[in-house]
Amino acid sequence: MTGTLIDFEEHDESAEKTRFDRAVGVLTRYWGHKSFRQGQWDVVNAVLCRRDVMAILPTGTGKSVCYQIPGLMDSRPVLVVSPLIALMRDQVDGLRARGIAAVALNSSLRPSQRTALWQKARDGAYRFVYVSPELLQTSRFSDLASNIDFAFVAVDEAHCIAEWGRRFRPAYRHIVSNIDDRIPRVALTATATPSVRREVRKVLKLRSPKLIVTGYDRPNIFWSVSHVAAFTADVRRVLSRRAGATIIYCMTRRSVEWWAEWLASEHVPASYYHGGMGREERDRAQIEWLSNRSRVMVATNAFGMGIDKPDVRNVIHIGLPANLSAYYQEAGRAGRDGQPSFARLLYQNADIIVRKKLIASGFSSSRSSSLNIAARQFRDLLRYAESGTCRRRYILNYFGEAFKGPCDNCDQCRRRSAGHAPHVADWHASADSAARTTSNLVREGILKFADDLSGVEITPRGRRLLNRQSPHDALRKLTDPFLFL
DNA sequence: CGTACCCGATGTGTT
Repeated sequence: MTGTLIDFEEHDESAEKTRFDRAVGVLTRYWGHKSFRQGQWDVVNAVLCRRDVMAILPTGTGKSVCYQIPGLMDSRPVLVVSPLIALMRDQVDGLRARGIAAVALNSSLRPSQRTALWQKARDGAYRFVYVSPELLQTSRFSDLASNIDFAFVAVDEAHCIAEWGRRFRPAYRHIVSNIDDRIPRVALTATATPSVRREVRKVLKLRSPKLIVTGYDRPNIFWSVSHVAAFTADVRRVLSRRAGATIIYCMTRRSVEWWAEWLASEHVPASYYHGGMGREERDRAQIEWLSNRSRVMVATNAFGMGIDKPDVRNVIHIGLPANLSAYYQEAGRAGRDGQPSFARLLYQNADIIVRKKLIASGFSSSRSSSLNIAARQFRDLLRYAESGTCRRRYILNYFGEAFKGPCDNCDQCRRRSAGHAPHVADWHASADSAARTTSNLVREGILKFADDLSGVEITPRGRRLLNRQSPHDALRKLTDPFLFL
């Protein structure tokens, strides 16, 4: 018996009713839910009709069940491509807890169990097989694939194709090269701009895919931006005025550690997390914060994927992320529970210089089209930061959603309703003056450009001039022309 | 700048 439950006509109403009833039955049996949430049935239905699918559903709305339910309704195993071992582990644990056979084939397997688990997978013992994109390119996987008739392939966190596929994890661009053309492909993600959708569709060679997009808006998040803030004072104020769990995103490992120390000196219980730390240390920090033993998590972008702490009240960015998608994903970790939450972006002129320098240097040896894209994407983030109108409107329009605003839940809308002028910065002017000032300071030996850091570093002489400042506050004082002159 | 996978080589401490 192969896939007998899914050979229905897509547009036959009574067939759809049958599909729906069976799918709800599976949902109830394994998950205990009586009905689907928004968007879920559309995805499940399209997968059952053996369509290629692109599903863009906000985190926390149950993306996984969208492929797990159709998988359970098919006798063949499902192949799931996932970016992180930790995510595979979460999914496999969740399935096993429901009595569903699942396995993650990756480098965390002990040599002793490795052979046995691969053999079992080859024998079709699992309904869900989780792998990394890198594994798809091994001969070991080819051997598995030639023995197994997969029901379909699910690509989880599919935005990674666009985000990581270019340089960081090229295997993301070759996912389908080792997978039979006849197998349907299902791409799932929480955040994808229209251009990311196009790229995912192209790379996965989706064939007239069914696109399912539910709303992007997170009405409970208050969006705010501060340009040329006094960083420590601003962070102190947010933490004292807005109680609850907080994430502070920094642009470098070094500044993560600086801010963690600063928080300790302020007697704020804080953990920190970045990719330079060992596994155990990272796990410990994560558990501390998840269990509310520490209030603040200071982290690089290493922290976040797969974290679904519902009661995060504040997400503060210190410095500018590379693009608005990254910013929205990170800031969107606030308020999963729907309670009022706060997303704040703090930046200064020097951050613009630093980011531009990184973009220019990072792509110097690569194709100029990549450089253009990275320039363009950063420009869009800056436009968000310096927009004089509703923040929510800018974000939603960026992700292709029509929204006119005002939302009355962002800093610009509040200024407007209070009768104040919008806060607008002219980044062309500020970036130019910061660039001039920066090069003067480099000449004077107060700053130097460093390749190993975020682009600009304060020299010992500069440090003596600015004792006990955060790297950001110091850099601002040094590079903001008005304060410096 | 910062994001991770994989796999084999080398080292440490146990029976």
